Amino acid sequence: MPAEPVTSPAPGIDAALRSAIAELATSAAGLEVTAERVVLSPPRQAGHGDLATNVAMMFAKQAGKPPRELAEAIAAGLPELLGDRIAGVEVAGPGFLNLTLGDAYYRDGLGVVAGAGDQWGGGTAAVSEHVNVEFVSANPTGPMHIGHARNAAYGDAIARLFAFHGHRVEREYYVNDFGSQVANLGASISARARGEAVPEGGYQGEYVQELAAQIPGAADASIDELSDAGIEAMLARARDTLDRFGVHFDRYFSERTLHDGEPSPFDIALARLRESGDLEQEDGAWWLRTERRGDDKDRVVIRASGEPTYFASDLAYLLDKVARGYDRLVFVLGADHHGYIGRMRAAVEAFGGDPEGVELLTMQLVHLVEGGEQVKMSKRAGQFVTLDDLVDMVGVDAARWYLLQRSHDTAVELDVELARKESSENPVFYVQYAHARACSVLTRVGPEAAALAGSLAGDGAAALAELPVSVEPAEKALVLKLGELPEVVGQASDRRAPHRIATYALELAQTFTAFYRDCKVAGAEGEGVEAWRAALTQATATTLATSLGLLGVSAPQSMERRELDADA
RNA sequence: GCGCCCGUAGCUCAGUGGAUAGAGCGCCUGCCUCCGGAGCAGGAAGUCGGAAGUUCGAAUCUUCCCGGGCGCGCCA
Repeated sequence: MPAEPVTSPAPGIDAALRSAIAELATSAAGLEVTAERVVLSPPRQAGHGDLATNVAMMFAKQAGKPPRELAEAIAAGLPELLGDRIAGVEVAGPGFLNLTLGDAYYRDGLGVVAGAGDQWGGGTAAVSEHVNVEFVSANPTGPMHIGHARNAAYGDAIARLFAFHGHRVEREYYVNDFGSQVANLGASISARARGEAVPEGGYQGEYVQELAAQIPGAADASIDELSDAGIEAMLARARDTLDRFGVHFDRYFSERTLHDGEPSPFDIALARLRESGDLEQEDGAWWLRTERRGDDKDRVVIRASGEPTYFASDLAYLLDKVARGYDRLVFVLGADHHGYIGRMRAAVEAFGGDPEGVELLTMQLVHLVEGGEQVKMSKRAGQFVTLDDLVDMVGVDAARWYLLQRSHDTAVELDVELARKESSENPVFYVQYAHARACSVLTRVGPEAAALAGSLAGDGAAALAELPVSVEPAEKALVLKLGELPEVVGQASDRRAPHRIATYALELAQTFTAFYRDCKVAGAEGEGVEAWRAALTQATATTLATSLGLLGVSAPQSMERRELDADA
């Protein structure tokens, strides 16, 4: 499947700077240095300029020259190439280049950010892939718990990231509506409907009782009828829960359909594997020879009893996906499924697909904590905290934020008390508050400033460069922070790390808050100052909304109290 | 035993080759004539689990060790 090149990646605000450095480095080092190799980073130390680069050190060895010599050569050439966009260059330490940027750099930079509007930061993927993301896929035999919540938030967030970065994405949910567990659910409902105890190994939860009450004539219905009705009802619940959580799937794939028809997709998949020699009989069972394709051991597909294993359906399902021709198949799974990667890759390879395009991402556990103690109770499931419980406790925005703010491969503790707080102690509230405050400020600026801020997607962005304003330190910091988004989105997408977006959103909110403190926007004195700051505020509001949107968290125009404080 | 993940401030965690390791919470000290004080500023706090190695430079890469989680079914 040929991947399509992205036509026009948005230029970063540092595009001119990068290419100038790359050009000078190329001639100084005597070897090809591309703009992409130039790493610009904000120095931690005050006094190290506005941006720093280590290109001289990166290429010194290869060029056979001392890093400081390369740095000096680059430093000497920069003023001519960049004019008033650069105010100073310094060679420091082992060969760092510390750059002090001119006001023109910031005016141009804000023009780039503001002109891109809500597309700022997106569309920069080097290669656009068609990606299928399968996540949640909770069995429809029970309610979704806290683990599914993290899975749902994460799967949805990486899908949003992929799409924004420039990929084509499909979200898919695999419905296990086939096999013994389904009959088990039916039998459990039947028992409850007749007022009996559920059978050994049946489903005990309160929801079974609810299903029994909700299905008409359950006491007299057959197990098969109850199985079907039960699965249907549970699936409807799952959809409602996910809908409420802001997660929408493009496709719910029914396992049952794999067994429809003659021959069924299931039969066809197994026949193909027999033909290719990957599926062989031994000791009465049929084994998929995955070990020869890199798995730890071969896997049973059909038991000696003739019963297919769970993996057999997976294979038929996998063939269906492979045949659809994606560039990449992503599976979001619980931590206990990490052992699946080997067999899944081997299976894709057996079907003629590319195992490198198969990714199994595993999630670590979530612990809910309140007042220092682990939260365990649930109104619905009896002992587990359900996804609905979580949303009831802290709301969708806080739930998604706290599930996404940490890397997927680290276990997280979610402090319910903190998540519920509506004050700046709560990061998600703080970020939303910054957005609302920016929106509020924009309603207070004068007509000229409002006109400019409102026309940034059109010719307003170009007009920014003409404003005769000198750029304040807090404004510089804010423009630079806005400028980081494309890089952050790229890394978050490539590393499947939406938590980087959360970290960025918090930093941006903090940087904006400092700007708000130091620089009055509405009614600011000086020619063009109010307009310039309004444009900066508008770009920040948009970028905050974009960042929150990637996490599935809302960006309200104004914050409203959900409840009244006793002492208010 | 083998495989994967984790070990960073009192707590929860960012940071996958750059300068003096960061954030949030908690703790301490300040700040309301001011566009949203539902806020803001400052401070104390770390042998980056340990040891060796690679490098001009390591929390980051390699190896070994120690601690914790998970997985290694003809279960789903």
